[in-house]
Amino acid sequence: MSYHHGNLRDALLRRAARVIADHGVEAVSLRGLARDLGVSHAAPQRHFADRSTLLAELAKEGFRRSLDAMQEGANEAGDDPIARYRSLGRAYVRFACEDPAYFRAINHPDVSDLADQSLAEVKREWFTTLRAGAEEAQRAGWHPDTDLHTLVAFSVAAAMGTAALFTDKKWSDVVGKGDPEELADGVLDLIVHRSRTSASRSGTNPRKRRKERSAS
Amino acid sequence: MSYHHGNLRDALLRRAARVIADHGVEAVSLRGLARDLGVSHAAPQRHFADRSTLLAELAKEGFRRSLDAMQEGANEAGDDPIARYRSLGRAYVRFACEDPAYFRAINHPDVSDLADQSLAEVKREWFTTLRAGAEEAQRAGWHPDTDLHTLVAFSVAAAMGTAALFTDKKWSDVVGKGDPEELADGVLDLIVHRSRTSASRSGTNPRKRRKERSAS
DNA sequence: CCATCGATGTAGGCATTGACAACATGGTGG
DNA sequence: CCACCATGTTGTCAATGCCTACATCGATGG
Repeated sequence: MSYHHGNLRDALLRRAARVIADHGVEAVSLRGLARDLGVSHAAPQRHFADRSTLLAELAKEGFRRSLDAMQEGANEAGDDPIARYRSLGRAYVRFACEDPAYFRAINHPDVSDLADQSLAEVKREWFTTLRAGAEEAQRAGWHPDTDLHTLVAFSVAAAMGTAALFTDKKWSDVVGKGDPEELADGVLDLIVHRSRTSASRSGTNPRKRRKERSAS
Repeated sequence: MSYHHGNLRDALLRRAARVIADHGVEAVSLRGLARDLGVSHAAPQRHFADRSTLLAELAKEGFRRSLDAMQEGANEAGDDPIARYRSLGRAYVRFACEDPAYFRAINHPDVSDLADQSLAEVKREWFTTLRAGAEEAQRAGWHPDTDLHTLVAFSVAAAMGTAALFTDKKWSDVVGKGDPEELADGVLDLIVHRSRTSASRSGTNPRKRRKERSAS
């Protein structure tokens, strides 16, 4: 072993991802990673100012990976904007399940984009892509009567919630013992589906009902 | 000040809830709570074996409170099962927003129902209530062609995701600057709505589409 | 060729925290 | 009245985050 590790930064990130996937974000400690990699306890600080910075880097990677997966997913789905959007969401859930570490890093409270310029940037790009997909899906008939803002919030909430369902042992009894793929497909069908494109008839559409409520 | 505090256990729980609401779960430390309450650093251990046990107790309270809120919400909505289910979900989101501490405790990775019998119990009761609401809504025409299992998973994912959206600063840019109440109502309308009760026509319903996908 | 300097790793230290053990206090019931 | 026991205190230890001073190595330029 040479005095210098050679690629400690990447080694730390990959090791941290492994620890998070196996034992959760809470199990990540700079000293622990250093031990695992056979370097001194303070070596990680040459690469990451503190623990949050390391996690933030993983979150950045997570946004980039999921963004790629989402775009690829949309493109695999062809031309129909609604099918594309559904496939984009499905790709996000798949990303979260295949690499729980990155999903957990993104959603961990210790990781704040307020403290990291580049994290905020990639997050914005991620968000922009999602919004564009939602907008096109809406133009193709997905909830044409709902605010885009509301549709985006719903999409983020549903996708994040679904991913959390599958990546958190806490919810394993909700997921049950069936095939997770099939369940995820079913849930995605409930999130993104063709709704009332033609003949959006009768008095029970969302706008009308919202007005009734706000009057009460 | 007497030697004995008198009601340290409750005081710890309430103080912890306050800290979580203000600074997040990570900011809770047994020693910190002890300092805040003017007792010695080890006093909390007479009431909670460790940090996770205290958080688990808050999670239990959270399940009970949200369960009450959900049942009350359903009852306020009258007799229509779909309106009841929507109101139940709305009450959950409202609970999470009004008392972020309990919602965060429930969802924190340190808190596991595997280690706490009574937590598992109240969680099961919570889950049973949700399932019953979903089942009745389905019988009243909410996604009649979808597995109940899938509907429940979707409900949990969407409700949890929506609540996370509103309780996490991380997502404040998704929520935006508008009225949160209105946005929450809009999102809830997208989750629980009257769908295809009569004339569920044409070849793009979820079941058909799922079969097409699994064939590919 | 080698002196210098910057990047990277090391050693040590300090404060905080969780967890444990031994002891103190005081209310309560036999 | 006293013994018990729930509750609180004090002291301790290991792990961790983070800081500072120092060591090593490689690249760069004179």
